[in-house]
Amino acid sequence: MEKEKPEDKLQKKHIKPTAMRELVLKVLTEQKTAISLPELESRFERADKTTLYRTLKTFEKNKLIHSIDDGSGMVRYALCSDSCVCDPEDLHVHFYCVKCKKTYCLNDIPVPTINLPAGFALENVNMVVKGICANCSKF
Amino acid sequence: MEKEKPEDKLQKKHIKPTAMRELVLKVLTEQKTAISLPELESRFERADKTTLYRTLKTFEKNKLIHSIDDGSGMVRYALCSDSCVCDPEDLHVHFYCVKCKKTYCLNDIPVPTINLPAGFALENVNMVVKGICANCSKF
DNA sequence: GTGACTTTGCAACCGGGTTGCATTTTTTTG
DNA sequence: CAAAAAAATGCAACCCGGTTGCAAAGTCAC
Repeated sequence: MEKEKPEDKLQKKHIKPTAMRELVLKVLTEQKTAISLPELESRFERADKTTLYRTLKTFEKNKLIHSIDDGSGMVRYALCSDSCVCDPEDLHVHFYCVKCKKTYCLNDIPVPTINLPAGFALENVNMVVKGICANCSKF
Repeated sequence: MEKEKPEDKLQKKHIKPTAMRELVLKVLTEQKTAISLPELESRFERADKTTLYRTLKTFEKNKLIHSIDDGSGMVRYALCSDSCVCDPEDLHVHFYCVKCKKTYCLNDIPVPTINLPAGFALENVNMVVKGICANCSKF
């Protein structure tokens, strides 16, 4: 698998590659778990909350990242996998560790199909498992 | 099925039946969908947010109601069914209507079992389906 | 370079949630 | 029943994530 340049990754999603955006993408790429806006903010010495906020929104709109509501009170964001189309059929389960408070994308675990009552139309599913992650259960 | 008096319902869960608590319980009982703190507040002419807040907390701690994070940005609460023990095995799916913004407890639909990766310990699952409810899809 | 458009930064606001504390109400106890 | 202790309530204020308005800086096309 050859390394893709950050600019290309942005271009591919029709996002103009500014300096800030490349920096944010870098953080997101290095990140193993989903990140919230305040967390992202703390990763920079000096960066404006609004800019980061709008950057995330732009990324999300262009399907570069997806948002996760893990029930922690903050929305978190994670890079979409290459195949991710952010459609209901494509959804994966998320895991929130109550100890380290990190949110993992369980990309390999699809959200099970649900048979809704008559008249209910499905649009999206949010499935978050809470517990202790592999890292934290070592101790 | 014989009607249970509200005081009894509170007593049974070891909650002291005050006037406020009975009123809140009444609203929750009449409510077909899960309710948020601001919504609950608007159901009373004059009631203090803090009191309602603490009432809900008390109810939740004593397993009279359960909380739902439906991704709307507000935590919602709904009465537990009689058999509800608020345990992982007992969890049901919730449905959030993006049109009327109501949250339904799909008590009949259990949350599917998830096989977590090695080392991950399950504690709780939050599964919210978003879409259009039966009522809204009529129009 | 000039003008149109986009991005960024600052300040301020919004709203749900939460806490501290004084007051009222209920319960305990003598 | 009265006094003391405990619990519940009401008010004010705060916290914090999210969001918007607006002006300044940067980018692009011509």
